Amino acid sequence: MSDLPDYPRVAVTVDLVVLTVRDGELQVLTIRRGEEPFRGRWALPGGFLRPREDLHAAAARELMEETALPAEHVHLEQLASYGAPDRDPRMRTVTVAYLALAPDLPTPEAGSDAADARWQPVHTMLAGAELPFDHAEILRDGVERARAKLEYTPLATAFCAATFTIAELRRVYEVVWDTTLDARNFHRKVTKTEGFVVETPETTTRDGGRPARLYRAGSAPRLHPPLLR
Amino acid sequence: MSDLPDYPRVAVTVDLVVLTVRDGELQVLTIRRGEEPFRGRWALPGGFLRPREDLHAAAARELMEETALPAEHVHLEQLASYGAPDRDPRMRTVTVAYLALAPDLPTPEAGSDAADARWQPVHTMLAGAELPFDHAEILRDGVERARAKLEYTPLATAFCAATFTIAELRRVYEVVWDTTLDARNFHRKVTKTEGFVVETPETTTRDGGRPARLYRAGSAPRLHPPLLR
DNA sequence: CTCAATTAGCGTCAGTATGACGATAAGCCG
DNA sequence: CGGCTTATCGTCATACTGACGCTAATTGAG
Repeated sequence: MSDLPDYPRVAVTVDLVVLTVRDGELQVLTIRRGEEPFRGRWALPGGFLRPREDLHAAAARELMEETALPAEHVHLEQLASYGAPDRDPRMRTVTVAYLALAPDLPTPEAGSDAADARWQPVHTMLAGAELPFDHAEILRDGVERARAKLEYTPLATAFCAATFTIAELRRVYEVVWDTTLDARNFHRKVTKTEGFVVETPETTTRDGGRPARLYRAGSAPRLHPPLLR
Repeated sequence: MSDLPDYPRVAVTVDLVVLTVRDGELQVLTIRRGEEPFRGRWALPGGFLRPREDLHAAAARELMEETALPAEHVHLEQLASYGAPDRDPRMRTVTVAYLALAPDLPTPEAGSDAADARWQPVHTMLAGAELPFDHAEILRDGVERARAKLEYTPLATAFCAATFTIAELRRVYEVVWDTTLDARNFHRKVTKTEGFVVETPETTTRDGGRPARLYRAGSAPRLHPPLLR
C-alpha cells in the first residue's frame, strides 16, 4: 500500500484543558514551556500524537506525563480541534484539544516534559495575552463546554472527590457559572433529580456547622430535568 | 525555522455529516467513492486538508465541491475528530468531522470529486455495515449531536427553508427525535420562547388546511427554556 | 454548661410551565 | 354548501421554580 505522498502531512498534537475548582475559583492546569517557541511561557499541557496511538489515548498519556494526575479520578472528553494554518510558527499543526475535569487534588506537580506545572485561575489566564498559540481560544471553548455541560449532565460531580456534600457540589456550580445559587432550592433539585447523586451512610462536618450527608456521583448520563443557569 | 522531522506526520482529512429531513425521515448525504479503498461504496463526503487551509474552510470547501449545496443556507459546525491508528488502511489519518444541517433542498447532486451523491435515510445507513472506515461511528455521533442540540438551541430552524410554519418546525423535531409532539403545546412553546422564531406577515397553505403563518429563524443562540425530549 | 455562630435540610407559597385535550378558525375540495 | 384538513387559541389540573421562613445539629467561645 503506497503512502500517497501527494497529500500534505500535518503534525498532530493533543492539548489539554484541565479544569478544577480550587480556592473558590475555576483554575486551569498550565505548564511552563521548556522549549521554543514560547520557552518559559505558561501554556496548556500537550504534545505530539505518537505513530500508532489513538487520540484519546494520547490525551490520557499527556495527562499522566505532564501533570501526574491520577487518571482514574479525572473526567476526560474530546473538546474540539484547531488547525489554523499559522497556529504554530514552526510548522503546520492540527491540535485535538481535550477537556479534563478534576477534583481539587492535593498538589499536582510537574511531570517529565514540563519544567513546571501549576494551577492558575482561568480568569487570570484569559485576562491578558498570557497564553501562547491559540491556547486562549481553546481554554475559552473548554470553559464554555464545562459551563454548558453542568446544565444537562451530572458532570459537576467530576469536580468533586469520590464523596461530597450537596454544598460542595453547589459551590462547583457557583464557581463555574459565576453566580450564587439558593442553597435550599439547589438541595431540593439535586436530591430529586433521578440518578444525579446517591446518598451514602456517612456524614461530614468538614464544612462546619451541622453535619452534612455525603453523596457520591450517580449513574445517570444526563439530568432530567436540567439545572438551568 | 526547521521542519522538526522527528515528529510523525499524519494526513488530515475533513469528513462531513450532512443531515436533512426529507420524506418524513432524517437523511444523510452520501457519496459513492470513486477511488480505493472502498471504491464504489457509499461513504460520507470528505477530503484532505490543504496545506494552508483552516479546518472550517476545508469543511466548507468540501461541502461545496462534493455536494454542490448552497453554503449560505447550511449550518456547519465542527463535530469531533477521529484518529484510531488503523482507521484508514492506506496510512495514518486523523479526520476532523463536521456536522452540517440543511433544509430539504431540491436535488443536491454530485460535484467534482464524487462519482455520485445521494441522500439516504440515516436509519438505513446505520442498520447494516454500510459505511466504510469509521463513518458509521461519525454518523452516529453527528445524529446524537443534532438530537441534543435541538433541545437547547434553535438549530431545528437550520432544517427549514428561510421561512417555515410551526408545523414544519414541529415535523423536524418529530423526525429527529423520533417521537410525536402535541401540535398545540408545541405551537405555544415555540412562539413563547424568546428569539426562537420571528413572525412574518405572510401565510401559506402548502400544508393544506387553514393557512399557517410563516416564521423565520430568530436570533437567540440558545432556547430559554429548552424544549426537552 | 450555655449560648452564639454556622451550616444542613425541610417546609410553604405564589407564580409559572407543562401536558392533555376541547373548541374554534380558515382555508380547500367535491 | 358541507365536510375535511390543518392552525391556533383556550382551559385546567399538575409539576416545577424561585424566594424565603424555620428548625436541626454541630463547633467553639466564654
